[in-house]
This record gives sequence, C-alpha cells and structure tokens, in this order.
Amino acid sequence: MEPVSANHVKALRRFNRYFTRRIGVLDDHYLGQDRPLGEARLLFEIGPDGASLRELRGRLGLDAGYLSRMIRALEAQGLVRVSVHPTDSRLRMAELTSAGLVEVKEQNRRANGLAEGLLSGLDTRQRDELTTAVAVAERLLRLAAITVELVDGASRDARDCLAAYAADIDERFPEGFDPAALVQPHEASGDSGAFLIAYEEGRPVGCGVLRRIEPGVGEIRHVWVHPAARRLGLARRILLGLERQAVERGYEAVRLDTHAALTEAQAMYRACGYTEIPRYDENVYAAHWFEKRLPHTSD
Amino acid sequence: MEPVSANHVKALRRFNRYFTRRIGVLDDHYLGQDRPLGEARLLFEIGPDGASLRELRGRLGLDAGYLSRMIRALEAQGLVRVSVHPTDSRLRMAELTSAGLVEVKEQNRRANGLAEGLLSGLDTRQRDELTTAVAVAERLLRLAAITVELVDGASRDARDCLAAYAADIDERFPEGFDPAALVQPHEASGDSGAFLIAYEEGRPVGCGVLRRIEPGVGEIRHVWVHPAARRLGLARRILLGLERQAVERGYEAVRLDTHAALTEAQAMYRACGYTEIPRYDENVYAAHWFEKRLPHTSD
DNA sequence: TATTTTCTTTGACTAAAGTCAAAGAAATAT
DNA sequence: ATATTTCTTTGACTTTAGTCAAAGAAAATA
Repeated sequence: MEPVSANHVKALRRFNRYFTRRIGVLDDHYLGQDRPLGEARLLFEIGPDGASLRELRGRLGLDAGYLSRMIRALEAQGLVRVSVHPTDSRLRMAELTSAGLVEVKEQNRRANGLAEGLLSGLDTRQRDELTTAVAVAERLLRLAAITVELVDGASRDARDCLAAYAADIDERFPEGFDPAALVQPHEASGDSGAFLIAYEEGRPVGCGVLRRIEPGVGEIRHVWVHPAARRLGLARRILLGLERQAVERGYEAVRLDTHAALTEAQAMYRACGYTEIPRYDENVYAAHWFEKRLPHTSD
Repeated sequence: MEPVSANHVKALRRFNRYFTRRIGVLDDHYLGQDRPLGEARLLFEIGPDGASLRELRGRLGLDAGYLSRMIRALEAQGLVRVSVHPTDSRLRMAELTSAGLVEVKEQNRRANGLAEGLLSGLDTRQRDELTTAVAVAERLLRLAAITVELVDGASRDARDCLAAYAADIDERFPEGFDPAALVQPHEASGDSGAFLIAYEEGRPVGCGVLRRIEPGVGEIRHVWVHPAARRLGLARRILLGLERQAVERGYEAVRLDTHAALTEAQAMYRACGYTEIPRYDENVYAAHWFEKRLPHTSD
C-alpha cells in the first residue's frame, strides 16, 4: 500500500472542515427546528419504512438505554409506534405514526429547501459539475471505508451472506438456484479455503469464497456484492483478496465458473487476468469456466 | 435564475447525509478525545495565530456568555492566554499558550491520521480522483454561498473593502497607490451609483463600485476580491452585478479602466463583452480603457 | 437441553451545551 | 458631546446528551 501523500491529506481535511462546519451544521439546524437534534435525527432515521431499535442503535451510534428512552419519549408524543418484530421477538420495531410522518415530511421539505437555496446560487452547468463531484467523492469515500476481512465460513455473517447471495441469483437465473449448490462452511476455512466478507460500517455488503478443488488448484465461488454497494468496484477487491488467500495457501492457480446470465462478471474476470478454459466441473449453473495462474509466494 | 432540478437536490442531500453522518462524526470524535468537543473546537479555532473572541463567536456560532466561560475554563487549564486588542479595547484576543499549541498539534496529528486512514483504502489514482472531486465541490459550494449585495457606499463594510482594495493594489502597482484616487461614498450610492459587496459567511470578501461619469454612461471601479476568495469566479459575478445596477439606473454603456499590471483583469473584461476604447479619463494608474454597451431596461 | 449471546428496559447518575437578561466599558455615529 | 451600538462578563438557569450497570426475555449455539 503506497504511503499517503500530504497533499491528499490536506485536501481532504480542508474539505472536511469546510463541509462539516458549514453545511453539516446548517443541516442539523434545519433538521432540528423545534425539537432536540437527537429526536429529530431519530425520527428521520426511522423513516417511512420503520426500523428495528437494533438498527437504529447501530446507524446512529446510540447507547441502548438512551435510545430506549428517546423512543419512549417519541411514543409519548404520538410520533412513533413500537411493536415486536414478527420473527425475532427480542427485537422491537419502531414505525412512524401519521403525525410522525407529517413531521418527517416537513424535515425533508426544509432540508430540500436548504439544498435548493445552495444550488440556486449556481448556474446549470455549475450545478452539474457539483453533482458530479459529490457523486465521485461519495463513491470513493464509501469504497475507502469498506474493509474486506477473512472470517470463519461457519459464522453468522458468512451464512447470512451466502443466503443473500442464493436469494439474489435465484432471482437472476431463469432456472432459479438451489441453495444445496453452495459450498459447505468447512470447505471455506482453514488451510485450504477462505471466506471473505466486505464490511461497510459494520454491515456485510459482499462476500467471496475460496476452496480447494484439486492439489495446487483453488476455486473461487460465490463472489457477491449487495445491491446497495454495487458499482463501487467492490467485486474486484474481493476477487483480488481471494487470490491473495490462494497464494498464501500455496495454490498455483485458481479457477472459477460463471452463469451465462452474468455477463458483467465475465468481463470483470477477463479484465482481472482470467482466461477461459474448458469445463472443469459438473456445476449445472455454469456456462463458462476460467483460470488464472498465480505467482509463487515470496515468503 | 433557473429552477433547481430535483436530481441535483437529491444528489447534494445524499452526499450531505453520508458525509456529515460518517466523516463529520468521526472527525469530531477524534478531535475531542479527552476533552469536551466544544473546548476542542474552540482550541482548534483559536489556532496558532490567535483570534478575537468576536471572531470565534461568529465562526463557531456560540452564545457570548457561553464563549466567555469556555475561554475562562481554557485559561484556567493553562491552554489559552487572553489579552486586550491593541487598537480596539472592547475586543479581547485569545492566543494559545505553548501547552495549548501542543494540544492543537496533537489534534492535527489525529485528524491527519483519520484522513490518512481513509485514503489508505484507495490506490493513488483513486486518491487523485477524490482530491480533485472534493476541491471542485468545495469551490462550487463556496461560490454558491457567497451573496453579492447592494450596500451604502458610506457603510463600515464599504469603507473597509475600499481600504483593503487600496492596500492590495498599493502592493501590486510598482508606483504604489494613493487612496485619494478612490471614489467618494456619495458617488457610489443613490440614483447614479452603487456599491456592491460580496459576503461569504457574513464577512465581506469582495466589492465593486458603479458611478456616473457622463449622462447615460456609468463607470465601474474598484472591483476587488479578497485573496482568500480568489479563483472562484467571484470578480465576474461582481462585474455582472454592477452591470445590472447600471441597467437599472438607465445607463446605455459602462466604461472602466485598468492598470497595465492587471493582465488577468483585462482578460476577464474582454471575456465579459468589453471592448477596448481610447483613453476617456485622466486616471494616472490606467493603461487600458474599456466599454460595454448595455441592453435597455425591460421594465 | 444447557449455556451463551443478543436485545431491550430501567434506575441512577454526570457532564456538556446552551439560553437569557442585566450591566459595564469602549468605540462609533449623529 | 450625547446617544447608540458593540463587545464582553456574570449570574441564574434549563435542556440535551450521554454513561454504566443490572436484569429479564428470546434466540442461537454447543
């Protein structure tokens, strides 16, 4: 990893200072209006679709007790309704009442007004320029914040990721997808396998599995990225991470197969140095097979 | 002014939410460390050069009483030294002691570490991309936040601007500049003249003057932008604002002259539709003379 | 099935942040 | 020179924000 240049640091900090002290503060002020900022944020975060207390706690970084009391206060004001989660009765779900919804809509109206006021000082071309610049910045900041970690293939997060992966491709494959075709946890750990998860702010947003298929040859499977984290270049990062794991485990090559429907994936594999090879497995979902020779371990 | 597109608003709000909730919060946390955030911010804002309480109050948006007490607390901790302003003894100046400086340096170290940590998740090319994007965003956000206002030519801000202008060009003209050559307040107001000031966050960062030189002809003078607000495109905005004032006052043309040293200014005038004309005044500092014909008032 | 872990609530606090008004000293404006 | 405005301090409060530990109920894991 290249050392970070002082100029890059300076530019980012400068922007950070400017943005948080000016826009951020203004925004908070508008969001809050007649209400403590904490409550206003909480209402906003519950949003029209509701959310579990667990999620709210995570997203806003609040103490459990503090959150519990704030929710109670909002409930007493008739803005929020709390119910037990349908499938996990430890969890409680918070939803906005109609009065709560009205208030959140008003928050949104004000915040939009703020953004409009800001943009109205620019001409159309400058507005486009600004929109593009913030989109680029957001994409890169998100990507920078996502970490790819090696986890136990049997862990909760790993299982959740595979379940999400299976559900996702079950929708995308015309013939559906049978979860029995997933790799087993024991294959994805230890000396011969690996399970990588990409985390964004504590939540898994992607995964990938390495397993052994024959001596000296690994197989990469189930590379998946959560819809909310697509188009950031994350799949490529996971793929590179799995290759590194394969090198560490002494593999000379990795293979993978892919479904005919996943054309973007195929393009990525080629761009990452994979070459198409003949069928090497019996996977009924596969239409293309790839291989990449790996460098030897340096250590 | 064109209406603001919903997509632009959405993009800006989305970024705002992401940035303030993620980076902003992190930054505060790092800045604070063992110290209440308010105090930490105050120390940071005083900075190595010191600042008057008045300025700090404005920049941080604090209540006067609250600030006074916080400053006293920092003084008691040996981090800040307070003295009376040399020329205006209503004002008090806060400066960091050496212990305060050490603490601010430590804050900076931590904040740099945060930015470095962020950037280290990107490759060099992505870092460049991010740096460019945030620079563009900052420039446009600043520009959007600057308002150009018509003020009384005799007001405090107007006089301060002209003084700053005079000091600035006195440095830039090889022969210096005599403030007696400035327009008089009464020329820059009422039916025949105008004084525009560009304000950024309440502080004047630029100005421009319109006065009458003969029937139907106005003259634009003293278009100036504070060094900290240059390269934003502000001079052009002031110039356009003055032309609008001239149209409102029924002028058919505006003229202006410029010093040989100010080549960028000449380029801007040409780009804004001015054409060079023969000498029309006795201004000893002028080397080029320009004119622009104005459209008639529509109302 | 027994044990852990997860999630929420409650009690008992503390610290930080902020508000408002009165008053005095200096500078500016008229 | 008088009136007005600006700047800061002080007193007297209120709200918000946050912390920590204990405990009970469900779910997940071994």
